[in-house]
Amino acid sequence: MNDDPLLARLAGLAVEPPDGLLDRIAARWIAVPSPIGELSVAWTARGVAYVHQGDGFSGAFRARFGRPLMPATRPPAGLVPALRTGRLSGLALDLEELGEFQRDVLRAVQAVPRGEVRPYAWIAARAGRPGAVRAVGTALARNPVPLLVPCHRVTRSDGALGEYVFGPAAKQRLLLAEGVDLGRLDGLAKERVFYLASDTTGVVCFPTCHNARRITPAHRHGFRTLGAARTAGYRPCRTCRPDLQAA
DNA sequence: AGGAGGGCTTCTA
DNA sequence: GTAGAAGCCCTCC
Repeated sequence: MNDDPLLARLAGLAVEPPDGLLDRIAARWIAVPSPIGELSVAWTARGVAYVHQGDGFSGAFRARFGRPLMPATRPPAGLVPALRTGRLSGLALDLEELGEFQRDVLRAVQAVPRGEVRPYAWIAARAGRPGAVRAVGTALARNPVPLLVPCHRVTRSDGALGEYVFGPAAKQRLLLAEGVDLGRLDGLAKERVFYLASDTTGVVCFPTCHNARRITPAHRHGFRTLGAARTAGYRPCRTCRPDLQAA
């Protein structure tokens, strides 16, 4: 037997690496509640890296990140509120694994406020690739951190909600939970109205822009295209920037 | 290495 | 209304 304390600690190190090292190599994970049910969330020292719904979490994580996963006893500070509200408020994300295009797209998506929606084409323009509309869809399909990067707020230009990583039903539930009036949006889309203008301010907005929601009915005018609104003398809202996606 | 094909779209006929 | 192709990025072969 050897009771030298130094040797005993060295032996311990051989079996179990110190916490700091392990945390740099491995990711932690935990199951947390969300508006669409329980989610599995993984994070590294840099921030939250992966949000997953349903079965196959650890397999999907390994396939994607190729690093070990260890259970945690509590979520990172602010994670649960961020999932509930769709606002990060300081919560860090680890998006290191992603390509530049995908990071640009996710950054553009962060600009869509809670309770509002924007078209895929708007995201493409904001990401600096106005023609990459289809590729934006692909990038969002691979969004590793849904809810935290609110890709559920990106909808089709024709008014349909479009697809979603966790399925269209989850997209709908999330938007309703944020207070988006989907019935009204649908009504507008049926009339081919995708922009709302106010003749008191002379400004034209996306229908879910908080500025558009305050237009009184008597002063509200709907337009199918931004060009039509401009011809009628309206200028694009500086908050929701409908001019970003189309000429 | 390089091309084909696919994906949360969108525009056109 | 809907089918088809354009279009861009990524993955895989």
